[in-house]
Amino acid sequence: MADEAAGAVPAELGSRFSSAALAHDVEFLAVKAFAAGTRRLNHRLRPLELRARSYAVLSTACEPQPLTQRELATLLELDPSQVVALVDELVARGLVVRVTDERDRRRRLVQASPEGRAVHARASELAAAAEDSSLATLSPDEREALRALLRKLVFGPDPAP
Amino acid sequence: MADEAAGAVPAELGSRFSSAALAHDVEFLAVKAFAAGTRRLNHRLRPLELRARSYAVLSTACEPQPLTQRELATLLELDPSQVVALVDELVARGLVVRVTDERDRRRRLVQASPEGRAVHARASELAAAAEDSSLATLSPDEREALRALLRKLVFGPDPAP
DNA sequence: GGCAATCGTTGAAAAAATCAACGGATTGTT
DNA sequence: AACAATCCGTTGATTTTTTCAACGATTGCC
Repeated sequence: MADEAAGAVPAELGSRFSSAALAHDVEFLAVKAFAAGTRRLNHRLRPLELRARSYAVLSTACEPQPLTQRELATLLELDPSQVVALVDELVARGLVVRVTDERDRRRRLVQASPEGRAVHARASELAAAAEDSSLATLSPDEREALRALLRKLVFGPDPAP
Repeated sequence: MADEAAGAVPAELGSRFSSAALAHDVEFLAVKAFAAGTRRLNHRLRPLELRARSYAVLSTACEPQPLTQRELATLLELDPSQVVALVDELVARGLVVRVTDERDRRRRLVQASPEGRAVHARASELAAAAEDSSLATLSPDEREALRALLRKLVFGPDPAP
């Protein structure tokens, strides 16, 4: 397991580059850090034949209030047509079903099947392990701080603290 | 300019989804937030015919100590062959030159030309504006906290505080 | 000198992102 | 009640990205 190293950048390059302008660019830092993280996650989910994306879909499908495909698209920052393909695959594997929303018959809710829930249970453990190894250099407090900042970025300020 | 909205998730969906398990997954949050951010950056750089990637390459090329293509690959989390294409394009546009490192003639350093520096100067202003709008929901302190956390994630703990 | 490893490069194959268009369903207007 | 306008999921075509395997050139090692 050599590629599980925590520090993303080889120390020598890091010390030479960390003062560069780019190394202070939030966008660059985040993309780099989490591109590696996604790769790690994909790797860990491989035994279950899931990828980060399909895991995300399956995860929302397990929530008590499932999402429509359109909502999945905006949430995953994806084109609606990509969601179709993603859901198609999970349907074919019997992990998920499409349910037409009776309140608006244009919408399709994506719901997990019992098998889907079983697979998700195992997958979420692997995902947690992947996150743990991705954030290895951060203390528990720092991880929570990061999570809070990202949540604020994505969902906006918390209405009820 | 409608797509410049700060809050990434439509409020209604956010309040319904923000308590879901996925909404606490750092990997998911980060990828979502910065996928949108990269799109925004690409959009802003369009007038200069640059993208987030080529901007990153150009930026390192402007540093006093330029990087080899291999280093660029690990830094940008890219396959070496992708770096070739990226650098090829910048070379064709006269923004960058390949210089063989005389200390190891296998290596090619990617250095900015005067034109490259001029373009980069303008590009970095656009990038700063893009970052500013991407992080609009965060206070200055929070932005610095986020930057520090990401730097720790990418470069490891600061040797000299 | 010879051998293994590294760097940049090429080219091909697989996966993903982007965009335009369509039918079914809904909402709002008149 | 009919109409237009809009939204949803879907299909298909097109372009980018990603991923991998291979190759010459160069280096370090023994």
